Amino acid sequence: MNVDARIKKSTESILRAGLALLNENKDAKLTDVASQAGVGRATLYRLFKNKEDLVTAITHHCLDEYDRATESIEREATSAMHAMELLFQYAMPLTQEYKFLSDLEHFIEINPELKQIDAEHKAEMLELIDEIRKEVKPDQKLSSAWLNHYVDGLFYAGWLQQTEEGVSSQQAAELAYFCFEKTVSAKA
Amino acid sequence: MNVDARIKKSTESILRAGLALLNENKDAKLTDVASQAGVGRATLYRLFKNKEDLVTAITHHCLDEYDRATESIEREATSAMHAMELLFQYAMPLTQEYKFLSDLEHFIEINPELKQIDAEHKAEMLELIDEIRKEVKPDQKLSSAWLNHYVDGLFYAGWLQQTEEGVSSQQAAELAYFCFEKTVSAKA
DNA sequence: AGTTTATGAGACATTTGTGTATCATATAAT
DNA sequence: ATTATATGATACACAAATGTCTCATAAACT
Repeated sequence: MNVDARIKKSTESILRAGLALLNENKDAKLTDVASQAGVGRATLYRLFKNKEDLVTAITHHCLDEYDRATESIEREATSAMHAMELLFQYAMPLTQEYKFLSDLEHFIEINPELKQIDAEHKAEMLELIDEIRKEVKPDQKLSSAWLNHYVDGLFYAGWLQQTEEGVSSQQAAELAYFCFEKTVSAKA
Repeated sequence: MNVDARIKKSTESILRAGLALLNENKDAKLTDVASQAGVGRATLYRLFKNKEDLVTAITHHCLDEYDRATESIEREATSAMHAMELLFQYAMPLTQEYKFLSDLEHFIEINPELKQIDAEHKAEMLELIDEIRKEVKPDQKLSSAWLNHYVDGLFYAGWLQQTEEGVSSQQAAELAYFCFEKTVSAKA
């Protein structure tokens, strides 16, 4: 595909600005998105049919980033626990994307294509968690469903730690994994 | 104060509907809130000056509920860890309120009155966490700030567990505390 | 260098939500 | 039962955001 450099640049600016603004305030106006992106409002409407279209594109962008960030895990990981450690490490930098996606869960459910990608991510996560349960035999109270949500909670905590304490995503990931490991560990 | 029964009923319906709708979708329209509350749009405008006024009222409502739910903890708790256990137990049912407040952090910062109440809650939480750190001597990696966010993450996980797995708030609270206890516990 | 094409600016119509006012009706207060 | 008042429905003015269109200009492609 040979796409004009201007289009590429504008599109990326708009997606970035949209991600940032819509994260702060879900009813941000497209006027604001355009000006924050440094492009004219007309350009935004040329590249995206309407607001819903823009939101869909941003969502796609976020899901893609997640894929890119985590694709190497399966290759690199030496155990299920190690895979989880890498997951925290690789996905923790994507705080903006994470927040955007979790706020739009309802929107994602509606769009069949997005829903499927999301479902795949969830399935992979559950698979990983099941492997971990076999590997380290955590307390039986800790069901797969709960551990799934617990991991989400740790990402949420990591996001807060980054935004409110100014901590690096690397450090946040280490803290999150430390807690996970301690919780799931069979001893005591 | 002797308030007409109709006003009381309408007000409560509107607050409930507003909490539910604005949680789903922050740019829900007052038309939707009114119809969901089963009142005319005009009534909503009689009881609340405008949208901001409504949001402020809902926020107040949420903060009040939190206070009511947690006021007895200081009296009942036999230790700092016990206080945390009770906190999960008493606050976990307030998932809607919790979500509403955390989504509106930015809004709360703007309003001096709300900001102060919120600041008190945060101070109490940090105090509790400091007591816990003295009491159980967790790993030094676990700073007060991190534990603070970690608790938020556990509430978030508990909220997911309730909404997505249909688990009771009681059970969610137990899971959250179980993880907290395990993480913070000094033993290996 | 010449051609193509994306762009910004602005005008414009349309839509949508906000907030106010009125009035007959229903419901609570006494 | 009588009075007072909160209500729903409706109409309306107003503001703000959406989405479309045009045109001169600037930038990318060849």
